[in-house]
Amino acid sequence: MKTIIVWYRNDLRLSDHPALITAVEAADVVVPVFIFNDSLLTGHHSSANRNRFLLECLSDLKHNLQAKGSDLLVRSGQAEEILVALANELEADEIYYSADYTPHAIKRDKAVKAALESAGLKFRGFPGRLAVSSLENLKTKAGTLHKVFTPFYKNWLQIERRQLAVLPDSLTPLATHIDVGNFEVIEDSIDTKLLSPDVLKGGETAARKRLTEFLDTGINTYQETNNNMSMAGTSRLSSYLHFGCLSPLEIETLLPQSTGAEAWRRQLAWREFYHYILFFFPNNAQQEFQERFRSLKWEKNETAFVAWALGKTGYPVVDAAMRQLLQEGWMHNRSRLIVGSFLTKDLGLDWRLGEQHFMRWLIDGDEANNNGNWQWIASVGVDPAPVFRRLYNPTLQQLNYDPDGSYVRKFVPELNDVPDKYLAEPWTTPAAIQQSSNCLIGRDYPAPIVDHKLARVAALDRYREASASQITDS
DNA sequence: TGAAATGTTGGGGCG
DNA sequence: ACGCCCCAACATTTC
Repeated sequence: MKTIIVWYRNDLRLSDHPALITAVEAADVVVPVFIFNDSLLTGHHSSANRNRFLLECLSDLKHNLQAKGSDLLVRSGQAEEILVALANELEADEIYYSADYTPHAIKRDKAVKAALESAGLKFRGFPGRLAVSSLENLKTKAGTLHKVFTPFYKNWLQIERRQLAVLPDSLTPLATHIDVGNFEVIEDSIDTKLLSPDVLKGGETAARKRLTEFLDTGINTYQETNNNMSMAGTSRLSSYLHFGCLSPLEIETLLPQSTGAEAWRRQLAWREFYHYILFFFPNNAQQEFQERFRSLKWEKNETAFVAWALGKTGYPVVDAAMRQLLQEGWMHNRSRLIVGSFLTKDLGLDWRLGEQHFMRWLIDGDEANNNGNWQWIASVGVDPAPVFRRLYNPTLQQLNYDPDGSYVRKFVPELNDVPDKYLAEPWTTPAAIQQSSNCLIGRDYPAPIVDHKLARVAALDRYREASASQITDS
């Protein structure tokens, strides 16, 4: 009688799950388990929206496992202790998991591996987090690591994919004496004050529903609509991908042949690129990839940071985006670029502040993607481009990507009656119109906390100075 | 009707 | 991975 434990983490699905399918093929009994560690629901990376999403994922996974005759065990505590104890209790000798490439996960899994092996247990990782099965094969022709996206992408497209993992209709039931644990207690204890009706529902079932919807209606026009912040032009699959409710490889196999689908596949490749980059350059988690920008002199301005975080900068599109994040635990991709540029260039604040804030509030907050994208918009990471090419004018961004103002008005309701003509720069509204539209600048809506024109010049100086000091130093 | 003010478009250049 | 500014040349509006 062979028993294998499948340790679930950020891979909360049944479909195309190599660790699970291999366990099912190799063992008589497979025991899926999820472990809450001490900080999962209370640490720096937790919010009400994110916690609820995770619990919905687990609840759905449990339900789907039960539908196949199995179940999901739930435990709380230190992973290595719980896995060793569980293996002893069940007489299991192997623990399978889906490999996770982020520094945090690698560190944790190393410690778990050491503990399990010293207890005589095997700890085996499987692909599934990314569409490609291994990051090791992705090198330039010269044999070096990729540091630029486009060549990486071309290479990535060519890399052979593994076969999809198909699960049988039914799984072996768990022994009846096992304590399955529960998370209803945890569910009852989460703070629900900040939840919005627009928050995505977690879980593989909801994920597949959203995927089908996107493939049926959005994918072929993706390249035309994905930048408009008020349109539902993006896939909104990021949170499902982060928690592993969907397999990126399976999605790839479902993509139609169209310009829109290729544009979306390219986005998927960015996700894999940033996992690749952080895997091979784990120091990026702390510091700028580009050495010459490690000496950047960021501003210290708590007031400005709070205004940014709460959506009170006086720039409507920035404020709408930041409020969307707090309400929905999600932000449109275009919005993320705009607020990232605003924080690092207009306010001159350290990109790590933005990285941490996003990590806390985004449901899809992912160490690799979040770090890679923040370094990208701060112009300090891989895939280099001059600073001025990632320095956005919030007014123009709003005019281009929220032309009718519906995104801004949805999240910044105090601007509701401000005429379109002034919506991108409400501080230019004539006094009489401020009166008639119930929006006095400085009373109902903030005056801009910085002058973009001046801030732009200061930002270019700040980066120039850092580059120049690097040359002098070396 | 003309001249000034205001609006639009396109290309170069930024590093 | 997906800008922006400036300026010149031309077009339109205003008084």
